[in-house]
Amino acid sequence: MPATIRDVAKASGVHVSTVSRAFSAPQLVNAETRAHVLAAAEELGYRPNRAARALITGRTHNIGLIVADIANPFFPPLIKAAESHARGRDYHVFVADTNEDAGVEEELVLALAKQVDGVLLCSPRMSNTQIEQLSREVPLVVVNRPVPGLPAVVMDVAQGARLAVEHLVALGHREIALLGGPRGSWTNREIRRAATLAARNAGAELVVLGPNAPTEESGSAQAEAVLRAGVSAVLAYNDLMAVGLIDALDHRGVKVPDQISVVGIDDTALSRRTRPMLTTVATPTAAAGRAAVDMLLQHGDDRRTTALVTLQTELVIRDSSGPGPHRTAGPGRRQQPPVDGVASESRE
Amino acid sequence: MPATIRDVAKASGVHVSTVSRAFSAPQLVNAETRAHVLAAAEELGYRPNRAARALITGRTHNIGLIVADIANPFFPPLIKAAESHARGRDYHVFVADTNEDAGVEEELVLALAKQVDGVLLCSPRMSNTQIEQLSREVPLVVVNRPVPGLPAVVMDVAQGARLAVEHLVALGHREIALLGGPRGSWTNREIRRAATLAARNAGAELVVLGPNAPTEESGSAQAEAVLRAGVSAVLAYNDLMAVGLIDALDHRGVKVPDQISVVGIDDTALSRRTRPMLTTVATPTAAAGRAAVDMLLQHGDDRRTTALVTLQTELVIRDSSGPGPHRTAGPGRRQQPPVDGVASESRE
DNA sequence: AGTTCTGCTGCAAACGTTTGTAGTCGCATG
DNA sequence: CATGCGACTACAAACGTTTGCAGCAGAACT
Repeated sequence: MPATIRDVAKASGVHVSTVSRAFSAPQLVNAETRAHVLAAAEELGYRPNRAARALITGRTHNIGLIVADIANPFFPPLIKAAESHARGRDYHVFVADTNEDAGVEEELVLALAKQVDGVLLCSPRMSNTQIEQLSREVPLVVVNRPVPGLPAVVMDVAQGARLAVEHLVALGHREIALLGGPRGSWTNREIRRAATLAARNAGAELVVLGPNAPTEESGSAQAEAVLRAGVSAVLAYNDLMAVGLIDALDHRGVKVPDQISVVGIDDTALSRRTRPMLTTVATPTAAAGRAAVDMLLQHGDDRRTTALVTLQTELVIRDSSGPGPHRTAGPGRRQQPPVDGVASESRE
Repeated sequence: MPATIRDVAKASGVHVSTVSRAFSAPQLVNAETRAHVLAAAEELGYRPNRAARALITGRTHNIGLIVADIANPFFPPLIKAAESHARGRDYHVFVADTNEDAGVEEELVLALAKQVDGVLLCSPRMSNTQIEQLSREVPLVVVNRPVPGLPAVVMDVAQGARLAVEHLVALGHREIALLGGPRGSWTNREIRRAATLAARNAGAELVVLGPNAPTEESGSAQAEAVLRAGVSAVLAYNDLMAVGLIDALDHRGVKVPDQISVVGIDDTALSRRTRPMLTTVATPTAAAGRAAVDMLLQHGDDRRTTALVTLQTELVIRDSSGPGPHRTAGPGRRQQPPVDGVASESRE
């Protein structure tokens, strides 16, 4: 029923190959002929069949995008940016959701492999070995984790964690808890490493609580542990957990930030909606989505490149972090941290 | 490079057609032969090329999902449910985002048309006529709006609006504002109609403010108008606007719900995170996603069916709605409704 | 014994494109 | 006048499947 290239050829009195070239190689066909063809195509409402084209060219003009959980507010901006960016380059995007399950992750990559020109693997929970294996099936770009030999885009979350810890120390906190994220998360390891280091350098103590699922619930569930740990400040793996923690503290009558300061990571839409508004590390999720698409389209088939894009993060100071018990002197609560560079502009 | 059906045929010593049937019509091939074939396929890591299959069968096993704004918390649960449901039926989902723009909507449907077996059009802003036209290009299921002659799944948001208004009236509110949603939204018209009717029946006055973009910002922007209107309660087009409004009221020192009650619609994840927690109308978004997929897969090619699935909504009473100036007697603010059935709760 | 049936498998055409190769034509070149 | 070239177009093979049809055993009827 739908018009094919043959219908167009018939209608414009030329051969199908000419029609094809009229679309994909305009310089090879007489301008006049081309005009005829295009008119006929328009007339018939012809749209090339991408499946047929894919069959012969080997490129589907589709890309896969695999995330851990669409409902996690971290991902929608990334998905949105990637989709829109890809569409601008005439690519369509398959979105799939793994429910934070490494097994589903693998299955999805395999299922999508023959259907797409490449896959954007966001925050994978698989092992590097598994990922490398999969990259033999289909070009992969990994987001939020560097994998040796594969193109990846990561956020400098270590920098963010450092800034967060320094911010808390500057406010007078000496005992800080880190609400760890999920096992298998590179980001989690980075945060932990950087936060530990930053704390040590600043003469503060860092207690690690976790690993935990990156959800609001598990943030709430850790409230007891936080209180038991006797800390005056908490850095959470992400905003979701920070929000859950604040809620649970609130229920127990613990005031944030008066009694405990809480800092999140990601600067999701959520962070502006909590009371108090959340101090958090902003990660450039939309930029990451676009960068990942670019890398995929650019590298095309030469997998096993070692390209790594690192995006900067910054600390956004709001109301959930305040003076700690060891406050000596210095800036007021909402004031900018002393720091160099990135930290000093908290955009809002 | 990747194994084709021909490789499998060669490896297992049968004809390609037998291999094909071993996968798609098991009853037509000898069990033993089939086992051989499957073993060989497994060995070679063979996965059928969906593009080639689509070419001949005419079914791509893909479906398109078009939403107004992925970042709007209303949509992720719907997308997630649809994707997972579709995958269970061996379908993959293209997700695209229109940025609330009717023009982009049309373009997207057309772009996806040849690539999918059908499109789920969520909360379209186009005219019915346009939608009907597009349905000639590709099977369509409309979500959140009934379109004559097309399969659709809608939420009984009128019911929800009625319950919300009745709830407010029962609490003693007589002047209620409705924060209208976007122009072109069927849901918006429904809410308005039902709320107006419910208010009239209950002897209350309803002021309509709008239309507005369905965003937090425009909710905040209407705070002044709400105060000027002198109402004691507000029903918002969605949670996002309700949240924005609450924020803005808070900034002005207006207490919710003590001075003004606010009720949202959608029961997004947001609503449990606001202070006070939002009273809202729960819409079954995940169920809608699944239902839409089912309808699409079921109707297959017979477009122009008139099937309409209506999903029930219910009122979730939390803390943002409280007693109004005309309180006489009745249930306490946080009291549970008399349960059994969604509708009965605010009958009094 | 011949016939029909059943269960399985092979053959080959099709699906809608792209693309290498070969042809045609007119025209300038030598 | 032959030759070659440039600009264009037609031909046909290929991509990896599915599927109607035919073929061929052997079993089960008549």
